Amino acid sequence: MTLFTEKVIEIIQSIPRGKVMTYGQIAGTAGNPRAARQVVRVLHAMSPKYDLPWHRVINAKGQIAMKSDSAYNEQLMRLELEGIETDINGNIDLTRYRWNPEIRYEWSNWV
DNA sequence: TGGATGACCTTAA
DNA sequence: ATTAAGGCCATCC
Repeated sequence: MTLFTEKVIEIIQSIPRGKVMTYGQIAGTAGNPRAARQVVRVLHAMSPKYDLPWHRVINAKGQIAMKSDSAYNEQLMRLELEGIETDINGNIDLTRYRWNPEIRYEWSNWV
């Protein structure tokens, strides 16, 4: 377990209900803006172990990035249960649902 | 065009 | 065999 992973896990767990974060945002908050892929990795491989709200993590386009349709629909459903509005294509209004964590390690690329 | 983004794949312990 | 860390470039806007 490395520091990045711990940070990523911590950040993901800090996402409140009804809010979402993007991969790049999490990676940047964790201190490595280039490690977006690793966020993906952590999500995919460690979510069940660390009880991470993986469904609150989406890509920067405001969409669910799931590969499989079944998991996609599941995530979509969970997001709706949390009160996050999604359109027919699964687009989420990041402007309203993006979560800004208090803990910013380094980040200078968000609006 | 250029820049940001990424739900993987591979290697190490 | 399983679990965790790390990466660099193709893709989309």
